[in-house]
Amino acid sequence: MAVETLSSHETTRSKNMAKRRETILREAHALIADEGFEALKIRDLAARAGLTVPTIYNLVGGKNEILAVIIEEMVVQLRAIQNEAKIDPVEKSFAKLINDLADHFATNEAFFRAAFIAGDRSGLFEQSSGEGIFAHFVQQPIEACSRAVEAGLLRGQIAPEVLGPQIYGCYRLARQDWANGYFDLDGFRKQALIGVFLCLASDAKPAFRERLMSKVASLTSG
Amino acid sequence: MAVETLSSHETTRSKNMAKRRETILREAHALIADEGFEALKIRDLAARAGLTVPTIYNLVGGKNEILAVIIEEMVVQLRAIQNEAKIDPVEKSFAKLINDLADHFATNEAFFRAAFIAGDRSGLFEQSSGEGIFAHFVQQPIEACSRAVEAGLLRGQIAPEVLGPQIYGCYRLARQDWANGYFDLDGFRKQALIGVFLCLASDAKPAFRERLMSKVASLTSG
DNA sequence: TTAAAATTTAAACAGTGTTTAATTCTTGTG
DNA sequence: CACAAGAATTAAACACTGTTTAAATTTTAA
Repeated sequence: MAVETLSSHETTRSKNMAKRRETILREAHALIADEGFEALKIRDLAARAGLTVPTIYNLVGGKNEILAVIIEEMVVQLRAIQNEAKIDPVEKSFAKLINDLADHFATNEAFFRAAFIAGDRSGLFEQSSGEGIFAHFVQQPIEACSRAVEAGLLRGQIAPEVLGPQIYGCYRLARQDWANGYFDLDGFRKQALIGVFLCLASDAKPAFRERLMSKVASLTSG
Repeated sequence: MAVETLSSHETTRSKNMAKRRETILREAHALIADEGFEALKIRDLAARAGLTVPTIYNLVGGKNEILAVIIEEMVVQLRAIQNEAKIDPVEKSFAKLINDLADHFATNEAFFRAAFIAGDRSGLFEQSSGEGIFAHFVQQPIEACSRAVEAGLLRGQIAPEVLGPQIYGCYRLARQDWANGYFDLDGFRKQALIGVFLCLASDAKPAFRERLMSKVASLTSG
């Protein structure tokens, strides 16, 4: 359960603890990036951080707690990226989100790959930040579809509550396939974009549909 | 590496070994169905089968080999189901495949859930039967899309090599979400069908598109 | 019947995550 | 400034994995 009050008095002790905690998490981060999340072994982590095993248990917690902290950090970042994409016009919103995500992953591809695999397997995504990030992240495509209907781009024949999750599924799957090494980050970008554009096309009005088709065409040729 | 020649002479010894091997695999199957694939522990399995640990190593192999055998069996079944769906007319082909899969999973839902999770996590799907089942299973939707173009249902504006994997992705994701417990088998059926129909709709000619829309509508209402 | 070959077994090995009890250090007080 | 109380750290062990080794048992074939 880690330590309760980390610095209520700012003593040298609490400052040292905070610093050590940071070291632990930083090294865990690096270890995962270097060798994958299955290589995160408490003894190795302790050695790398220049500490002993029980100290890690005291300052952060067991393996699951360590992963939970790291994944929670990542979820916060993802959320920020998603919020930025929200402001754009509907049509560009999805593309911006996917490109921003890809750029973000590129800053430390090995780590993000490992972290997503860890999150998926441990169920930590569903536990982080309340009701799970899926339930949260799917809201944006739903809203974007609603706006697209109002903007006259989509027919509205398919309810946004149906089309939105479908779109979200497209980049969720692309993200998984990238994390599992089936393709690289550029493959992720392409796969996610194609999926989203096809979903939109299924309910698009003719003019919008043509725009989507040409986007798909340029993605599949290049 | 298991045993090499299992019954070249049909001796009582080789028959006993074959019977014991069957017992091991049957109990492994049951154990996974009962408690999930993470509960597959060699000692437990040995106790359940009335044997000792090294016997399992001799007759089947380590944990990975046991899983590999079980998953390979499953892949063979999945392939048979897919082959049956191939014969139907294009439009019904996808629906038949998804319904047949759902029916098959229903015969032992707990086991198939666990087996899919095991297959996904261990990478065993990619190793089984040559180049991996994904590369194989994706061929059918590609061919189905080609036929749909020829039949005048799809415009062909999107290459079957693009649309097919997208369709396959829809039920792959639905299958994963079902295996991870996000919804039940009926949810799988619905989610997979909606995904496939929307993908088709993105390239469908007007008349076909309307048929797809009404199918989606009936799926989302009921 | 019996010796050779193969299978099965009990026991140990190696590597995990985690916890316990003793040691060391920091803190606030007399 | 010394020192007792409290907290953090440590070394060592525990419990549980998958896996392997060497001895005992069983089966086979001469």
